[in-house]
Amino acid sequence: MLPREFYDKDTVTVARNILGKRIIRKIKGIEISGIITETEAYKHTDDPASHAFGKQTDRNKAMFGDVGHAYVYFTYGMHYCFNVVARHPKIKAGAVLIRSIEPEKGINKIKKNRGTINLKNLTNGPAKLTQALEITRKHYGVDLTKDSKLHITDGIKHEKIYTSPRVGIKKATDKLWNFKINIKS
DNA sequence: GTGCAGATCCCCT
DNA sequence: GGGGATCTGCACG
Repeated sequence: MLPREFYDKDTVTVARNILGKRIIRKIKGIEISGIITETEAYKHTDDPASHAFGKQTDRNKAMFGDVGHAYVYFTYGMHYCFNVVARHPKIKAGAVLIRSIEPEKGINKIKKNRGTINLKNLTNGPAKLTQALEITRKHYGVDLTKDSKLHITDGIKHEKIYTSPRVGIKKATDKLWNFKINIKS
């Protein structure tokens, strides 16, 4: 399990550090796991693209809560996205969006959840991986540092981190807060 | 292979 | 009442 202190750093730093870590999801005795391969940082008053740019609301309150917990939101009428609350202690809000994972265990279950057998299309997008891992609003605020049905542990080593603008936003597109790795498979 | 419209609902203004 | 940190299928070439 990654300790609470792992998430107690600048949001961009955590977004980079969490690459290569492992998400573990347990559903009725079936274990699904995957390596985090793409993330984005969403901050606070210095980030107009962040849900926490304005004041705290019912929707974004998890981003103001304890680090190491999940922030799950619903968007476009049909999709959930999964974030991990992470920020420097002096900052009031922030989270890391998990955009993509590389499946390890439970691939059959993932295929069933996704309704496809195309390996490249299983978990390579923020809404795809929540569908694959059955992450929904019920997981809003869950503690990811505790062994449970959804948590994050240490993962694998990786090499170069690729940096890009964030995807799908219209504000603050000058910030290079999207991070990716390639893993050998 | 690329591009765009439609799906569909919750939360903020 | 409107827009959104998206995905998919279908049309076109």
